[in-house]
Amino acid sequence: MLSPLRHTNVPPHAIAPLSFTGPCQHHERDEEIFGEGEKADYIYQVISGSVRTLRSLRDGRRQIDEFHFAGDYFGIEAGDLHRVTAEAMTHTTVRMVRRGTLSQLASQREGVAQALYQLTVAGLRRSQDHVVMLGRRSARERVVALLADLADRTGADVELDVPMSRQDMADYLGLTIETVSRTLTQLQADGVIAIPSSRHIVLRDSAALRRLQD
Amino acid sequence: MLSPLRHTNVPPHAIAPLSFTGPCQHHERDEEIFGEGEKADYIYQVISGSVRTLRSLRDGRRQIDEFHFAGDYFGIEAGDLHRVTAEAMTHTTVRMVRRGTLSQLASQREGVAQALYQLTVAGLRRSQDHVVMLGRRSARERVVALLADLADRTGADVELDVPMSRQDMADYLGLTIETVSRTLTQLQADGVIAIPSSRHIVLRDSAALRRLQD
DNA sequence: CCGCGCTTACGTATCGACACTTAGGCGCCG
DNA sequence: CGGCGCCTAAGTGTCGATACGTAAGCGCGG
Repeated sequence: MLSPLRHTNVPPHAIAPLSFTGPCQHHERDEEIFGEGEKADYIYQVISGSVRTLRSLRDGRRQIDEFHFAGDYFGIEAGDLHRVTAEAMTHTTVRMVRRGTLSQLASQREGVAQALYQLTVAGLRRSQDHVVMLGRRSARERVVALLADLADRTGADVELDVPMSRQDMADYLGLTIETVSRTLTQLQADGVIAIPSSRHIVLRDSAALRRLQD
Repeated sequence: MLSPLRHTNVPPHAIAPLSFTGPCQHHERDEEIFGEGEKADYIYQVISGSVRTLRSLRDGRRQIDEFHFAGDYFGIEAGDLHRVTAEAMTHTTVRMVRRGTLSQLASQREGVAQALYQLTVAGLRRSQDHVVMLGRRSARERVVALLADLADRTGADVELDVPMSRQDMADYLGLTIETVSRTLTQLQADGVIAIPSSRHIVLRDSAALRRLQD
């Protein structure tokens, strides 16, 4: 019924109406791009690097909402405040488009409003998948789902470049860093994956991986 | 930073453009209104009763996506298939609007497209809150958040009419029925709530409830 | 009075917390 | 230029807490 993280992404080229130029910004690793509660004056597109959007509770618990890679848009809000914090996970370049410019365009060209809607809906779908994963899947299933999603989104076949830290994985999956680490080790012991280095994972038994996702 | 389930709902009267007539349907308790994967030909509004939308895994695990009460819209999809199953939780009356009719209207009246967008965004916000709850909150915090949300949405002050079964609560909160039951009992023992009957809960210490949510 | 939904009791499993070890990246200094 | 050592990230070992699973008992509503 459900394939956990395997939503069809809106590929960047499918939303051409948003592909106009805007000023670029560079961000270092762990630098904040915008914060929860700040005015949402721009929407962003990842040009290179990778971004996490997250929410934190007062006591420091963090929940990563989404990972954003090259081509992905983020920071799109309906209200005028950002509901998440965005941080660069690596050295990252983003393009910014002022919201005012965008809503002007939206009223002129039909396609722009359409594209914004599609992006919002894609986010909703991902969020709904995320809910199922966090609510009803085991630690092992979650880790496998993340690996599959990464492979899917980065277009990698079996050689995965993991762009985020173990902590980021944990905060996305609703687990602790130790559980993520142990689970990966166990998947390796079971011959399902290989971990030549911590940021490089090889999917060895994709049939087993698929089985672990249902 | 985050108040878990306390999103401002789009109140039904704020989306007047969708308030036109359509055929009504009645559904018995636990009756399916539409199923995951079916054609999404209509969108729905709850007239009376209450509805759950959910997704199930092959092995029977269920995750409830949202609860829908009088006035709420559900079944709005961007693609042409429903991504969730909708079931009546009690005897329920829903009004149906054909999507074709709707998109016609949307192209004529600006407000209709706008209203649909707002409904989608409200769903996204709720889903994002749900993610934080499932990823980073304890069983007790989740149960409290649900009670607070119910009070909020039904306009109840302290006397809560719980419209769903313990199983539904569990499937929404990513817990088991036993844990929900145990947690409620404990909250009662702590003097935070009273449970005169299983479908009727009294919020006795709203300050404590608020504290348990952060 | 019967039946279903809920509660409760008890044992178990999974995941988390804490502490420590290991590995890898990088700069410093010999 | 190479080796040493530090610093941070990741892995591991142990224990405990939280939530789960099974099963039995209760009670409300019909």
